[in-house]
Amino acid sequence: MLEKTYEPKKIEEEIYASWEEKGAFKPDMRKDKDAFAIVIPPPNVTGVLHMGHALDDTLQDILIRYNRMQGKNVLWQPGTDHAGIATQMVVERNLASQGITRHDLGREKFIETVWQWKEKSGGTICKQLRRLGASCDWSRARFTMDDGLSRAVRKIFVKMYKDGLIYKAKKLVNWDSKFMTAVSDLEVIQKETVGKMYYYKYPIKGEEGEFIHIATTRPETMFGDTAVAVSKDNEKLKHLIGKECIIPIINKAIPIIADEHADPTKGTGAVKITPAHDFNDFEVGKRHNLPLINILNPDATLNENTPFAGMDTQTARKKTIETLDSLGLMDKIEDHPMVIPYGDRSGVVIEPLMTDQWFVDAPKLAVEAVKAVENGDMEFVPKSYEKTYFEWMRNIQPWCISRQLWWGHQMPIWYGPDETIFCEEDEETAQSAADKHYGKHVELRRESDVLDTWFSSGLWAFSTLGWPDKSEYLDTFYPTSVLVTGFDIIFFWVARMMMMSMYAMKRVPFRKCYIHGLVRDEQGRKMSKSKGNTVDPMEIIEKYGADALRFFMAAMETQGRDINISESRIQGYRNFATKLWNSARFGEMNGCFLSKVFNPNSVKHPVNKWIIAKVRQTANELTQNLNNFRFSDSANGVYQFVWGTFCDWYIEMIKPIFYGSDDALKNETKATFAFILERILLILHPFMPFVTAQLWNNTHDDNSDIITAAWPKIEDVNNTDIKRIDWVIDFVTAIRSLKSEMNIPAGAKLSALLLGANDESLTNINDFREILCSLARLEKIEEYNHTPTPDMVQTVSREMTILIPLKGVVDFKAEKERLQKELDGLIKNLEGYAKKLSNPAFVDKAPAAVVTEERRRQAEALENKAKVELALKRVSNL
RNA sequence: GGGAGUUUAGCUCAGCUGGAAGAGCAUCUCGUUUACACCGAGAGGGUCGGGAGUUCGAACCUCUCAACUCCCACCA
Repeated sequence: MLEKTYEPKKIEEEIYASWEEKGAFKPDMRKDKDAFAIVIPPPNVTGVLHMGHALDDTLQDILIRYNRMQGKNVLWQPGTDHAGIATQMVVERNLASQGITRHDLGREKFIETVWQWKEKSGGTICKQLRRLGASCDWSRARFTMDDGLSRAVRKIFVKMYKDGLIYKAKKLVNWDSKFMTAVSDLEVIQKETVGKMYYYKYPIKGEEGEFIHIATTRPETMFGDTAVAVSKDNEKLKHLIGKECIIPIINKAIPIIADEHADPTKGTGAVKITPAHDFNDFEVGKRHNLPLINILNPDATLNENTPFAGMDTQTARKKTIETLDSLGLMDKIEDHPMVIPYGDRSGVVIEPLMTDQWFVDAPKLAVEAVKAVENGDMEFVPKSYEKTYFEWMRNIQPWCISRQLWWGHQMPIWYGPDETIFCEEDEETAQSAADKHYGKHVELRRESDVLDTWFSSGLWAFSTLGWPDKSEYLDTFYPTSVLVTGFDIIFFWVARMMMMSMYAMKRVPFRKCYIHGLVRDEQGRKMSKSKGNTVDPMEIIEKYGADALRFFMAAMETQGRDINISESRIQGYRNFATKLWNSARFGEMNGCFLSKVFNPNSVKHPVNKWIIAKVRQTANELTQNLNNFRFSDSANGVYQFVWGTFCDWYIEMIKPIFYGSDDALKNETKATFAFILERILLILHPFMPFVTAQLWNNTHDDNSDIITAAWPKIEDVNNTDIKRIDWVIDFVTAIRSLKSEMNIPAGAKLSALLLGANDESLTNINDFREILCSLARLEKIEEYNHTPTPDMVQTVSREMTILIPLKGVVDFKAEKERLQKELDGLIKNLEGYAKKLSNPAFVDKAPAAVVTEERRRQAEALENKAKVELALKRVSNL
């Protein structure tokens, strides 16, 4: 017996465990089936589940479960990411609380500590994904630093190096002074701030009292200046070109050069050029062969090339200004809105710094990655994201992949005594290559840098399937079917996967890429720990069940939009699960068991025919919607059917059958009910796996599992069956509405007279009139005039007029107002129809069906108008 | 500066190819022996951001104005 209320907590974990135990999430690897695969966007190994994961992984699980039920050979490949900087940061923070730095431990010991941390906290997010119901094949879980995946990384790296696609270069890079590592452009976020613009002057060499005026936001970098640039078109300043000016404080002469970078309309028209600390200046420096002077230490303090060595930039800035002021060289200081780069993880100001780094030739790799989207091998859903992708890919810069961190894939690079580079997959190979090169045994030094964490995630689609080894999984599931992820990592991940996969596999990593938005708080603000507005998915699951959270995510997911979390709505979907649960209880209490001999095409009763047609219609639409990634339409369609059609109408309509005495009909209805409920469980399962599984088990004693039960095929829908009962619903609604508006007690047993009813309609209504709208008696009449009493109310449903005698029950003043309102509405509609239909252009040009429909509506409204007018006249005479 | 998006009921949002404006929540009225109060029945509430255009017909297409959001680049 089912409990009265569905308690998700009691069953979810148990059901999940039983699935995992029997290996229900593993692909069956049958060759005769279509393959369907998704690789999970690997969460940080030490992370915890947030709402973004809940959305992302719910959508994936819906697709996975749906396709599994479609009878495909399905793999959802799970795993986690080592998340270089993020994880190192967490571990360093833990160490700091004990007063230890990573340098105290040394590299080896530190890495060991990170692995320990990973072992300790690494399982959390996978456990949480299980609570969500994610049907990943956990037996295949991978980690980006696994042996196999590490081998993939080294193999690709070496191949790319040897193909000239990875190179070392001394370049200006984004330098994070907290982690003391280079970071890629993507890891830098620009923040609007109101800073200061400092105006001061450099004396012109050899010309007493002559100055060139400079504007800068970073005066402390003046010690790295190697020129001042002026536009050759700058009438006021061009006479200075070719002269030299003196950097004050250090009294160093630098040239004044002509360069188009100096815009006469900006600042003072003269720009100080600091090639080693500014990306634009770097380019200017290259054009003019200017020396590069690095003035910063790796921790962003000034170095010995400045008079303020050891100071941080802020202090040095203050000191510089004070000194310039004391020399009488300051002009002014103004507030200046500007954009300052910060590290996305560290939160410190990013400094452009000259360092030796390793780069991937992204512009070259992008070519094939762009082509694959252009020719449709990979499609974005929604399609508009391909524009974003193209835009970025076509303007892509070399990708800085070296990180001066310890946690990550150490680069497979070895240096010989004379710094000759040996790039091989392992030390042994590198050693023998080196020995051969030098003609003797030499000591090699391994590159200490590790790779950007996205390098290994870029290989995820094939490395997890076994590459570089031969693998049945790789053959079967690559390219994967679809990637589901947020728009925020299109560049970080999707783009890199495309480039890496096109390079390594010559094929796309996935056929489609479904992009969803962010999960925001109730007011639409971004969730963040600092704002304190985060909602923990695990708490929601505890409170309302995983099914409710999942259904919420699906129902809210419309393409291209963010989702605002709404607890009341999640609660509503919990209620939905309970509603379904109780409908099953109703079936159970009335002995509705699945019948093996039941044939939905041979049921006789109109209501049973109707619900069968309706469930087919619902399933058909759902299949379409899921095929098109229309998640909200999918979820809402099922919701509407289960609650609005099955519970609100079908169950109410079959009650009189169950309470009646026609056993044949009873049996047919019981079997139909069981059939419909089973259909509901099937089509709802991808969204609400737990409650549907529980109810499935409750109604099946054959050891079958809903997870592999067959998804309903597309079937023809009998529209006549649908219309017949929809008609009854309209009738019932009209009566109910009338009674409610007239303040007639719901229990009042009324009788009604029907004008214009055909026999079939009458029969259909008679079956339900009592239970659905408390009509005790129905009488068919042919002529309006036959009605003997004038004190009755009237309503219209389709072609019928319904008259209900209400002597002494009804306030006829109210009735008159009601009728007048109805009449006004009809007149307004009629004006619209007349206007349209009298327009020859409409009649000529609109499709025939539209015109016919419009005529039908007009005729109907005209009839109704006559009826209402009559009623009104009658009431007025009272 | 370049690109994308949003503006529809009190709130949060659907509305796929142009063919009588929808949902959930909230509000109001009525209802509890008989699956479910995590319930049922009914109701109110919208010149679909403003303006112009295309069309027989526009929430939907075009132009324009306004407000907001995001991404990329850059600002001495």
